[in-house]
Amino acid sequence: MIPHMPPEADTTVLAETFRLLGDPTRLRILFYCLEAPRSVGDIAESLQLSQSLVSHHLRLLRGARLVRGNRVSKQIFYELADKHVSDMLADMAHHVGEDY
Amino acid sequence: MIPHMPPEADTTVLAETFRLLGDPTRLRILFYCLEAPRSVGDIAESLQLSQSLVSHHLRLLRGARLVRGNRVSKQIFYELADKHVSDMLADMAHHVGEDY
DNA sequence: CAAACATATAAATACATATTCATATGTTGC
DNA sequence: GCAACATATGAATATGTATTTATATGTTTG
Repeated sequence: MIPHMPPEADTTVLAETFRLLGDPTRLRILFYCLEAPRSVGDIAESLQLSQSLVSHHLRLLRGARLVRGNRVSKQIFYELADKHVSDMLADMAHHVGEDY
Repeated sequence: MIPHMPPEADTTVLAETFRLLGDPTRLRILFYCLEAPRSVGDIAESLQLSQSLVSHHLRLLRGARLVRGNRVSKQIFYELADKHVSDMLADMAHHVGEDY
């Protein structure tokens, strides 16, 4: 089965997603939230990042529907938006380090 | 089975790959070469890009071992470097447009 | 409602990078 | 070796964006 090239509009959307995954800081945030929902403060402290920086990145990730946040009293816990996203990240994590 | 967070060095490598996939022009080039090996001139003409721009992008993709080129006389035909890369792109192409 | 806490936003800056234009390198046929 | 073709590279520019600093918004508790 020969794969078809997606139309230009779709490649643009896809590239936008890849672009967001293409920043080391954001990727670390995503992997950290992959294991469990994490509050902004937890992310910042655990990954040694400023609260502001984490919030900025989360906004971008939210905008692309890669993560979603649930408020629990004062804190907001972020997790990957859906199984589609988390599966993809998990796959990537598996592939890292494999020979090719 | 709970996925583990890859160490920071690995996320850096992975982010670098995602970053390269995160440019619309590069992504179009990759999808075009996914169907068949393509010469630089073919890519430039088909995707309406300058020869120089295509060459620049191919250099980056080569550097990350996402594509490889085979010279056939004057032309150089580029294809995805391995099944791992092409599978990932094909998967992504499938997922584009799906609900989530 | 005020104070304390958690998160978000705005502006500024520094840095990265996509694209263009010009030129160089490499390959083939005469 | 020279001309024609195909690809690669270098420098310059313009645009994008990650990070910081400072401040604002929202939430709970007394």
